[in-house]
Amino acid sequence: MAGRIPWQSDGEPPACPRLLLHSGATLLSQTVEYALRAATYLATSPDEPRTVDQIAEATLVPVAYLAKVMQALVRGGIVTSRRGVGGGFTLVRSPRELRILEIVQAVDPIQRITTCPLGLASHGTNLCPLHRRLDNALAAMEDAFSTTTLAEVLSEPSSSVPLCGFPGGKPAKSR
Amino acid sequence: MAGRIPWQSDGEPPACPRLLLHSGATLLSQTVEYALRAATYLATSPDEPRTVDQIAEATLVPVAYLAKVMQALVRGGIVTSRRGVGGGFTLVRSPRELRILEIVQAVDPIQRITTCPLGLASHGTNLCPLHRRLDNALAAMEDAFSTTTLAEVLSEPSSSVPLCGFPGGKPAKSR
DNA sequence: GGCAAAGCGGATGATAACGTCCATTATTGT
DNA sequence: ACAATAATGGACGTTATCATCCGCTTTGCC
Repeated sequence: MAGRIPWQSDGEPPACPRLLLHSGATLLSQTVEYALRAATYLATSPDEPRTVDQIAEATLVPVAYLAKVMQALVRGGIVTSRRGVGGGFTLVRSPRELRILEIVQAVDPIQRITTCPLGLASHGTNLCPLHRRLDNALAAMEDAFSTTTLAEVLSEPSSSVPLCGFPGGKPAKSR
Repeated sequence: MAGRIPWQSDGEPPACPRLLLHSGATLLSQTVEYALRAATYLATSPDEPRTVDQIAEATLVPVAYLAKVMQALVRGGIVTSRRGVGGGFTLVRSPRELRILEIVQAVDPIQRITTCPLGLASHGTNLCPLHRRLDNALAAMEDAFSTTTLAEVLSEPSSSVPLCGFPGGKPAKSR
């Protein structure tokens, strides 16, 4: 009964095997997308572990690659893994305490610009105005991610966002 | 006398031929970095055109690749180009009217998430909570870039940021 | 017209990101 | 002990990004 994620109805699996998030820009890496989907899915069943196959099926992420991403999450201390029958991945902390920034940092860390990227030692701790602006933008991104927990993502607190349900009422019919 | 950019002293050229902005994360693409440096440099001499070689030398960007980036800026309507002797690139609009977001969009557009990346038609115009958060972060980034003009980058209005000068006094000695 | 300066465009190569495959190891159940 | 399950790690293949090179065209100057 667990395993209901916001972007998925528990009816039939939708028919989009492969997908492409950003056609032109690279702002959010594919890997981050995958990690966030996986974590969101795991948050729906914090108690029992989920296998890579289960996660992949639910999140529409290529299985083999997801395995790599999950290992990154393990190394990052986001999830624990258990092998063998009944094994799988489980979130280490409760979704309420897990900020999505932590997931991002585990798989593809946002590197703030602390030093001049041109390598000029003379700049010391001071950034050029340009790179200060860029770093500000990174900070805004960090902030947007650090102020949101997985639990908040799961059940949208503000009721104005209809949780990706079906406004009309009908789930996506496959014909 | 134009050609002074915030991160460079007009003394000797610093000895960092190649550089690497982000070792782990891909948030800002290299191409965007290059484009912003070039635009910042061009803003120091809005009147007369600058050649690729001049820009490359000043911004420490690989010449051959910079040529490609400049072409993207031309196509994006950010700069104009003139061939032949005395030719080069010039900003189309004044630095005061040029938001750095426009430069970003010209070379590597930030694509907002307007539709469910999983391709579920059922979601319609509503985003899942997760992707709504991600899009919010993108919006924050966009906003950070759209509220800054090139002119503001060039001469930092707030005097607290010392414009990448040398605090101690000495430029980077090469030994 | 001829020559040099400079951008333009296509072809090619290097490196990292993305993705797959398979053997190995750990765990559970019989 | 044996077999089935599931994560782990390494090798490999594919694709996009970053980067270089070279021939072509346009422009200005003599």
